[in-house]
Amino acid sequence: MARVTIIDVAKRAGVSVASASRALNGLVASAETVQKVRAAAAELGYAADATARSLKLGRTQQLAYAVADIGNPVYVEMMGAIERVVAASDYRLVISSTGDADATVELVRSLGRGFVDGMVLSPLRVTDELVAAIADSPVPVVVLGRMPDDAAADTVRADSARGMELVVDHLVREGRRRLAFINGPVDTTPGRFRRDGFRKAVSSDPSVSSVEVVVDDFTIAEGYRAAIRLLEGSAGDLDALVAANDLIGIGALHAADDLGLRVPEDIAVTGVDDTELAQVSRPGLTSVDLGAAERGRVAAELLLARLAEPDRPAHTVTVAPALRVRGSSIARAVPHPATSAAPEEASA
Amino acid sequence: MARVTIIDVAKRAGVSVASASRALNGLVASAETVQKVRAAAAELGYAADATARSLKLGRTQQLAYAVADIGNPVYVEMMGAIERVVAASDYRLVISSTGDADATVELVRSLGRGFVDGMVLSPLRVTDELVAAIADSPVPVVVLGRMPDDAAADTVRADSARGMELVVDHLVREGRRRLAFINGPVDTTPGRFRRDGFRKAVSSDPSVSSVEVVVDDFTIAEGYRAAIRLLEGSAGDLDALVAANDLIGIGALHAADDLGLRVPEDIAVTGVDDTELAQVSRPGLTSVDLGAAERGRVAAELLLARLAEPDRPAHTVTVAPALRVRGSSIARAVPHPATSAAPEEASA
DNA sequence: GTGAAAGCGCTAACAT
DNA sequence: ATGTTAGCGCTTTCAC
Repeated sequence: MARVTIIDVAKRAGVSVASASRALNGLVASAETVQKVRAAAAELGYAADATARSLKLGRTQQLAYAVADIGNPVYVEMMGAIERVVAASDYRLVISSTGDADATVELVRSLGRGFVDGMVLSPLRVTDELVAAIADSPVPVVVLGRMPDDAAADTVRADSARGMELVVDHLVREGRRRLAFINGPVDTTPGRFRRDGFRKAVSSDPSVSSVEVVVDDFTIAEGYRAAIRLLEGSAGDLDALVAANDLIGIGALHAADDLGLRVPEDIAVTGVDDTELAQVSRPGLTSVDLGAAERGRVAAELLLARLAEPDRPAHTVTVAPALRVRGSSIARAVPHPATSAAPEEASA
Repeated sequence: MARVTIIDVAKRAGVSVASASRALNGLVASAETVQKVRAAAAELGYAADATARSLKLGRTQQLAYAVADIGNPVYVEMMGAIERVVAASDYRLVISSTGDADATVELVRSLGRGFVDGMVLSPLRVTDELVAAIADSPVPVVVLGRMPDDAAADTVRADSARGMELVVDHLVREGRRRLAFINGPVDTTPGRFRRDGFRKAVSSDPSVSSVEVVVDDFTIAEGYRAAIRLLEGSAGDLDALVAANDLIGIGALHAADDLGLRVPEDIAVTGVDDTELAQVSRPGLTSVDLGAAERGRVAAELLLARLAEPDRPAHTVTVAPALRVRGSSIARAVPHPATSAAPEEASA
């Protein structure tokens, strides 16, 4: 059967298309008209065409979430949070993977095609071109990450510095004094800010000594290798491994295990991101929650707020980190998540 | 600045809008016209409006992926695979979370609004209403899961029966004879089919004895509790715990650990889904890969194929499972993933 | 090869 | 309260 349009409904109800439209959209119309139109629409199984509606109204009721690597647990968490906000607001969510920096700029430029009413963007790197493209965008873009101070864009960011401070302070409080920081590439946003945060944190306490190593990737395998080197080379010299993310932290945990070192008795290990992996490992991996879900939620809310009020001033929201202490960094036992009543994620 | 339309481009180039459109879309046009129009478009920063184009063309260049629980690792994997196919095909991907069964039916019905050209659907439950809604849909729907045999819909499914057979056969080959199956709710698709598969597999070997327990959820916490009960109640009676998914399997691993049982020496443990958790746990959790990514990829390909050829016969593709053997089920050591060169996922 | 004009389905003036 | 009509921006006959 051919698609049923509002013309069909109007005919069936014996009214004009204008009346049909008004009745359907709850505008001025007599009770009788509303009744007839509703009945006709129901009988015909009418549903207003989204495209035609968009063209007429000048908005798509769609929002985009653009991210380099969908599948990365941190971004997945953000996406889930964004999706919840978007779904509750009668918008649809379009997912775009951005690839490299050039592709990201290209994507932001393509916003001129008007396929969405706004975008939440998690850029890999913030280049001048990207900042310019965002400023030129005909639809609002909310950025998850760092933007130049003079960029008048809504921005949500994590507080990596405070996060690293939480980790270091915790370790120091637990009596650790000789820390090794295992970082990923420092030309990435997380690599740079976590390093700066770590340095600042350790420098504030003269009793703490530290070393830094940089690995090629934020992965378990890289974390494992780096930890092996560190622990073999300086057995007994270190009492804590501070990983720049949970994957590196898990690798470090495995390395200690393989070298016959007990965690946390012989060496403490910590991560960043507080992913499911940190909760599930044994011992549980102490980790800083940088608030990925919360950042996603806030970004989506900022986008909706701007859509509702285009001229409001730009907001920059910083989400506070929270330390999740688990067995990998403290001597005394901590209840294991699996034994508590806390619900964990289901799988199908 | 106001949005620039094709009319502006045409004026600037000194041609009609028809010529501008043809030039831009690579249809018949003189080299000179193409040249002038391209220049004008570039100068003005013109990008064709997606909505207007959709309305005229009758297609949105958008595809939807609908799933109950985004954030579930298995679905995330599928989504990633789908996204890759979709992005490579000049379509956009819209993500819809379906919620419960009624909401799923509602979503499929809303396809009549024409906001996407097709959908990949991972239904929680396949009700008669849902089957009917899919059949009535004006745009193609590819189903990830089971459909009635007479439903002429493109379908992609996992082979749970074969998967459970792989697990059981492996355990038997390793000398295990007393198996406990820890399953999630049996009114779910995975619960039902994994149970049936387990039963079939164990029944084929009279030397194997088995018990089944059903927990409320496919979670670590539930798996932990069930394993504690099983192992405490019948210490020494069991030599393998077969979990219906990795989360339950991880819970079982932790339970054995907390009871002072060695894995795999005292008890073997296996999972299903082959998630990252299985790769990362210690010992590594032997798991059946039901091919989530591959199923997603195939589903997206089927959708594109149907879009290209609407009248082709319906396809049903079954993706073969693969057993990933790790330390949790075999006595001899298996190289740990972290020590190999296999790249693991990065986090930001 | 090019231009004029119709029309995709809808909503919102505008007139009645 | 209702009907007529313009028009959102684009592509595509159709006539030249």
